[in-house]
Amino acid sequence: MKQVAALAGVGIKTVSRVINNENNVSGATRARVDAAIQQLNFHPDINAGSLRRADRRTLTLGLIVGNVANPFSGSVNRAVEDRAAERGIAVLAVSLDDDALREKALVGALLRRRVDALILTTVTNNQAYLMPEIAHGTPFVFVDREPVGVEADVVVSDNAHGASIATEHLLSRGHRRIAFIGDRSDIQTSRERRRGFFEALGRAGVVTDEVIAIDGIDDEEAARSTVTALLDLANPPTAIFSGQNLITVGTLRALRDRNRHRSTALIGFDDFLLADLLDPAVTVIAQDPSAIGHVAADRAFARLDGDPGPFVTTVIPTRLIVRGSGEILPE
Amino acid sequence: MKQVAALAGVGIKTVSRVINNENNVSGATRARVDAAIQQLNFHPDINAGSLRRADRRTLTLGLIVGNVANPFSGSVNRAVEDRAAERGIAVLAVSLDDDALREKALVGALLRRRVDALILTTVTNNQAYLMPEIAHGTPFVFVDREPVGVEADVVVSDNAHGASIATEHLLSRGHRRIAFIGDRSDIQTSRERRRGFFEALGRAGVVTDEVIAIDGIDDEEAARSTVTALLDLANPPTAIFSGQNLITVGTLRALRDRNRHRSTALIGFDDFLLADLLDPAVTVIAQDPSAIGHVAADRAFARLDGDPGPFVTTVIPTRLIVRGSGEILPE
DNA sequence: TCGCCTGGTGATAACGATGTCAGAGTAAAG
DNA sequence: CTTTACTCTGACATCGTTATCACCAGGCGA
Repeated sequence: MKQVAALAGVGIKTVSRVINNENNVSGATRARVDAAIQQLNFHPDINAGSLRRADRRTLTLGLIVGNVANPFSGSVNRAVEDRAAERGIAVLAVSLDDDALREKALVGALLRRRVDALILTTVTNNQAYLMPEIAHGTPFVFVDREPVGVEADVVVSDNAHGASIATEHLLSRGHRRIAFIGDRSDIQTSRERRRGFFEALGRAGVVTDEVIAIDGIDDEEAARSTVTALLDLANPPTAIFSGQNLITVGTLRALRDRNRHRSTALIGFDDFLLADLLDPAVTVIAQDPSAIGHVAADRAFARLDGDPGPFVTTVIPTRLIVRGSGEILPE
Repeated sequence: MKQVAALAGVGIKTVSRVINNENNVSGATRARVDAAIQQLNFHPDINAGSLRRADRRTLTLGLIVGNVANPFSGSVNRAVEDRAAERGIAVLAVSLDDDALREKALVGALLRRRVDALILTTVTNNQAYLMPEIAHGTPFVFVDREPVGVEADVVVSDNAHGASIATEHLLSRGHRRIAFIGDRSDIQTSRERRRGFFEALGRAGVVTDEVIAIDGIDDEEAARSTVTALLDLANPPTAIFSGQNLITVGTLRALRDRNRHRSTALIGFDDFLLADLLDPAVTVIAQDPSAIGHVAADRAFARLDGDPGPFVTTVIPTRLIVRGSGEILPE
């Protein structure tokens, strides 16, 4: 910036004024400075600026998602990016990998970079360790999973309700021997979906000893072998409710392995690409990751804009998409 | 940091030494400082540090991908993140949306944040505007698409070769009336795939007036309607080679709409989830986005570590995955 | 004893920007 | 002609950190 000032024959403060589009710079001066900026190909240093600026904004947002490579996280990431881009804010997105140690390391790394706000998915069993940061004023918005041990803004899917809808759908088709295959029970959404499943059974007065519920399945291969084993039982389930995407895919493979895909009902939690082109097309409880990202970003920016209101928990509705697999009747 | 120094009863330089694990700090002093850091919940400001540090590193990498929400970009992003995380470097990933104006804005935004290196996908027809930045020393690595007008490190898929393989595969099954459906011709990969298609035809001595080649299809719906129109011709193609993922999906839908999915051969460029569970399973030319990301990050870090060698272009091989749809014979 | 290391430490300048403030110039009002 | 007000401008301190350098104390060889 000093170079630009020298070349334009002005003080550095005037260059700063031009860059930040402040008032009280004559047209002629502005033109000279702009020319010098062009000529030197000058890019102001945002970090240096934020150091001195009164609001200390870095124009950077932190985002912790499950895994930037998975479609759900990707959609959330994109939605946040869209809202952020409108304000000239960049997004530092990192992958949690459902690893509690990593969570703390990632939060630290983002805090050291002085992100203006943090939108995060967590996997520690308690987020009280964030209390000093939240108290300090950095906006935190929890997405996908509700926090434990701290108060903050939250944006989550309607997990339990979605699971109930799916379960009721299967029950209404006459299924009683239903299997729920869920992710690790230390993951909050996983517990919620399981809860929704059992609550629906309870409301329907179904005897639960016909029901199978398996937890802790966190990859496709585990799901495949687990479901295969279920299908090989003397009295296999007539319907399967899968608690998560990878599990759904593993289940699909297991059903095909045993050629039971046209005779076993299946509903998956979370929609996926091409679910409608499979045979049978897969009935799902769809989440709205885009809405989650948009709302979370809106909350974060509202806080940055000074919203002093109490913390808000937004529940994004899920919806049942009927496609065929969930409408298969018990034999 | 001043507060920490005061609490520990040392100078700020000593705090800095402890944080950066430098020598010449006695054990007792180190312990006192660590305690003060804990007590105050202090996080050093990386940006302030990088301002003064001799190497000026921000520990941040810029990444421009097509769209963080799409699976290809997501995999590249994740691969870059993995390499970066090993070094404590965070990734600012942004979406290009195949918009040339946006490209320049994004590059500017990342440069203003003083990213240590930039890994980027481009869509402008010439990247000479980056010459001053590259000359200035910031490592640039172009991924997915080769740059025009500048020399730099490059990591791309073997687009033309992959397209040739696909085309030869169809020719060897006896297809002559083959349709190529491609993305916008201002996209380098799209042109390369088209080139590979025609080169394979040329080598085989196929009369190209039987061949249909359509460009400029950049979403699923356009692909669907385009292919539907082709299928409605008096003399429809017996095989389709789709130049890109969204086009493949649109094509799948069109084929089903006309109930031609079991009688028209299809090969798609780029693999996708569940391609193997469709009926027929979809034969593809698979790219390796993870390898692209890893290699690109490795190049960037090699440059940051001082590698003075000439620019390197790495071509990541594609491979044909035979699944069924590409092996359908002409009627 | 004297000098010379060497390990441990802090005062201070500096990185590139912005906030504060004061000053110069000019136009309008009295 | 003076006063007032307003526009335009730059000098300088400052943000949180690291680089430089000076300094002190203690050990050791001459």
